[in-house]
Amino acid sequence: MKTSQLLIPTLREDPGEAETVSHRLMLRAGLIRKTAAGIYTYLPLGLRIIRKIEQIIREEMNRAGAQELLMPIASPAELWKETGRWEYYGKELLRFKDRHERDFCLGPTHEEVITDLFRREVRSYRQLPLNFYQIQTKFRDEIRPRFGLMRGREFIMKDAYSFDTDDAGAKISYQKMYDAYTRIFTRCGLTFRAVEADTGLIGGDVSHEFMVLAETGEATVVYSDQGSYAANLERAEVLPPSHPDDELPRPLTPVATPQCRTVEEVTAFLTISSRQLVKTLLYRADKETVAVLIRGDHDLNEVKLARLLQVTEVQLADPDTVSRLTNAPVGFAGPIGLTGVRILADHAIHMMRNMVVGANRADTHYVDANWDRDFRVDQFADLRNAQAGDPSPKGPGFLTLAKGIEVGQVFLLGTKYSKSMNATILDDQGKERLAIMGCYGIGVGRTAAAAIEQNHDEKGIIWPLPIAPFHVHLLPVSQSAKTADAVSRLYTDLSANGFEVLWDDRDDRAGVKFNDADLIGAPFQIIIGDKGLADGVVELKVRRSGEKSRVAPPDVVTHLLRLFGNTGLTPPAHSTFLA
RNA sequence: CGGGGCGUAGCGCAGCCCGGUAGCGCGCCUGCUUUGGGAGCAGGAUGUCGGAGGUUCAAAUCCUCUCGCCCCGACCA
Repeated sequence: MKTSQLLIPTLREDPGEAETVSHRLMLRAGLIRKTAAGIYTYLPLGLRIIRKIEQIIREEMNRAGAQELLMPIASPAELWKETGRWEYYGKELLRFKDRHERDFCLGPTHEEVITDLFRREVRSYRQLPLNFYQIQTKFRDEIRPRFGLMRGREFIMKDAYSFDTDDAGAKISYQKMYDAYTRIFTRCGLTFRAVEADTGLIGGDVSHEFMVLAETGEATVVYSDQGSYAANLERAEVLPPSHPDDELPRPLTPVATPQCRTVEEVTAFLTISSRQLVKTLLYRADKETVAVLIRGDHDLNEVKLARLLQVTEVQLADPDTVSRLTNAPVGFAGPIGLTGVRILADHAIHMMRNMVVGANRADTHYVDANWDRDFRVDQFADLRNAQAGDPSPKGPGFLTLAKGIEVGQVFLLGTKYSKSMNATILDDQGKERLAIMGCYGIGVGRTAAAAIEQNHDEKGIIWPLPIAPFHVHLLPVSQSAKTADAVSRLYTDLSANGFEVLWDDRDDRAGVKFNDADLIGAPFQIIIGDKGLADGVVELKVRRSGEKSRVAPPDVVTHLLRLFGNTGLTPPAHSTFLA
């Protein structure tokens, strides 16, 4: 395709609105333009990338036995009221009324719609297992859209839903999707990890997230440096410490700590390590307020706390509540003499001796507090975030932390939706059973963004071959008839051999073309000019390495095929996991 | 929703504090020259200064309201 027939509005300067690499490069390379906050138009080049990713997804979903369908983007409130998510989903669900004043929403996900279809159309266990998927635009009215396609409000997602007769079958369906996802992201040329995940608003029992490892990722993943354990930080288990401190208990002593509220202030003032300090955090969980004890150098994990308390969300108590319960300003809460609330403590507290805690009195802390002697703990639990160096909770090794971009997530839902929507089938005994479901999502635009985060340099994007908008970028750099003729022949030759070719036919200087080509990031560039043609060659440049070779025009196709991996247009293999 | 910031030409920005003819770079158009890593010279076009109201002889500039956008946080696939 000729550049003159394609709108590719590249930008020489960085747009002010973009912060991350992928957002900046998508705008600069002319892939997307913003229409409203978190809402983008895909320009021709950007759409080609999206389509490439979609195609890989389709092939792998079909291979895994899933069937494609397409659900509506608008869905009626009744379905959402059946599962309770009309209320539960909150403001993220964009609602509107039709002309008859009936309530609708734009689909943020489609469990309700597919379960409704399933219960109407499927009767017998003989029809199972089933797995339906679609690639479709979703809308979630995000609190804060950011980073371009990384977190948009409107975004393209592949979502799939499996239905099985029993748990064993559902596990197989889940595993098939897990394997399909592994193939998909491998084929997209991404370095990723599948990690154990929390289930959030979707619900369910088991879940993995597929994380593309990148500095700009919004999620934190932990993984064992030796074993296979990997999890989202929200989820990562922390083993209780095995050895108690060997100090002997000393007598409890109050000390003045004027104006020392934070861990930093208190430890600096008392010249102690943050490991000796215990933070007492007061949390609201539905109607209850609880106190949570966490060692000074640890961070509370709110997801774990919410799960322990069996509530959907927890939040720090407001200052008024804190001072009412502790009789002290925020910063001096402690477990000693604290009444009226349950006291929960992280496992680490169990082993501590002679800790420093707030005294529930302004400007005062206690030193040498011991929980079994000086205060009560109602329950010990795993309540903190894992830290680098913690032992892996499963298998060998120690934990490492990394940032990741969540490009996909798979859930084993169980009967969460089939139950509330009464989606049943008859089993081989003629008995009604609830379908066992799973659901599986991939953010298509986010996958493209993640690919850029992992594949770029200071000049621009370096597309992995399988998702590149074009394989080859032809760059004529002379104006002569000779060059024009050579380019035209090459274009025909390459196209006839199945290569997707972008031909820069603009009347621009070589430098402009080189820079745009590097920015757009086709894996291969062919530079055609009088200088080379005088020697009977063109230059073939590999975008990633910058390596150039001089090739006679009739040999270009063969040469490229060899670079593609000797197997026609099958892209070369990419590594899956980080070492 | 809380905190911070920004809306001036297609893009990136200056001008605003201290009111008085709206600017710079890039891009765009025309011509000539140039042509292998973002060309040179000459000429040219382009703005309801986000919107509404107010103060003033006079508002991009001061005041009020409003809309949009970005960043941090809370939240989230």
